[in-house]
Amino acid sequence: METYRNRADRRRQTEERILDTARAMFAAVGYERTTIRAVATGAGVDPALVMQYFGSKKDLFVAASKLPDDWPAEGEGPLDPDEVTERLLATLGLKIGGIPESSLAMMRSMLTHPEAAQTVRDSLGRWIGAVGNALPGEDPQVRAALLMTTMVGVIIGQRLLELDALRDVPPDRLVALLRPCFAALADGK
Amino acid sequence: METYRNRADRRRQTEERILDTARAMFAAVGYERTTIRAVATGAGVDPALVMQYFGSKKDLFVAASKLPDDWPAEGEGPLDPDEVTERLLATLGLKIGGIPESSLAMMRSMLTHPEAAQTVRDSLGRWIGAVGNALPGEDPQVRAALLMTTMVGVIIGQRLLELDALRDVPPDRLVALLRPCFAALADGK
DNA sequence: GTCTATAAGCAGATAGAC
DNA sequence: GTCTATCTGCTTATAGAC
Repeated sequence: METYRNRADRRRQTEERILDTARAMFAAVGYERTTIRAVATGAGVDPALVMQYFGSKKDLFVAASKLPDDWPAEGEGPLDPDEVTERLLATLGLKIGGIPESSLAMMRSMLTHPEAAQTVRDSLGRWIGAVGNALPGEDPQVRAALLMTTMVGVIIGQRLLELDALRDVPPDRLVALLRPCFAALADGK
Repeated sequence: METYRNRADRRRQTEERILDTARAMFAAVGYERTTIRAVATGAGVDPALVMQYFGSKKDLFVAASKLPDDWPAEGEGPLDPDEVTERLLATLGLKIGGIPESSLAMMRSMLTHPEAAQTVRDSLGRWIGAVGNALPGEDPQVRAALLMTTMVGVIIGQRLLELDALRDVPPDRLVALLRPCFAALADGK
């Protein structure tokens, strides 16, 4: 029984090490350029073991890539635009410094891997619905969509393209600069 | 000579047809998932002909993908922030309806194809430099970068992810909604 | 349970027939 | 000049030895 527990633990540790490596590689080079072989080598295991544990490359991607939870839909009524702004900025501020690698993995492949694209589309759709539902004024859905695409653009620029101009800019500073911009979209002029 | 001209014309037409097909496929599914074979089939020619004309898949991508020209740097002095805003919005307004497929091809692959990433980084870097140079106030480069990532985000949302909320929204409307947002970033509060 | 060996398929690229 | 045939390499995935 002692033995069994140790083996189970070992297996869980190995599985976690494989997942970590996969996340890092999917985040770094995307779905297509990540190979089972490279993940296995990186994790120090046999390629067949990866298949044994996760079944297929697609399933490994599903296990390794994940988007953050949806907008917390507590109340349904229209919120204060300022509150919407602050919530989105807080989300972005947290994310931009420490986005989980699983999210970067998903975003890295969202333009070229159809299933990642669909996952991102669905998730953004829910965010847009919830945020738009909380906005006053005209075309709330469109303005919510623009808020979300702005966030996506910033994350892409800083974390995926790693633009020089956004390197070494503290998240707080970015949030401060974006605040009036978000406010303008949120209160619908 | 008549014959020669006809052959040269034919060849140019064939080359253009291959390029059109390649652009469409690169824009639709990205670099990795586009195959020489599929391009050839789509253009109604032999795969070997594509290699004959363009040398390699990389070279075909280079020939088919292109970003728009840089920001027109006429004067160097700080411009009116409103003017910067209007120029960027005009660029986006034109683009969003009719972005050249060659640009979409480049953007589709910018997160997963290293050379596309570098091309986009370089181009955005030049835009950021020029726009930042034209902005007054604090951290002009950072604000310029945020303006550019916002544009990138919107294009991705509407043309590459094809978000429902942005479908069928006229470019004019998007530009109008983004104007105060851009203005806030451009005049630095 | 883990790994060796290999299957099966598809890619880009090339050599040479016509 | 154009296409057939093939080479070489790489991938995911599997079957079976240990």
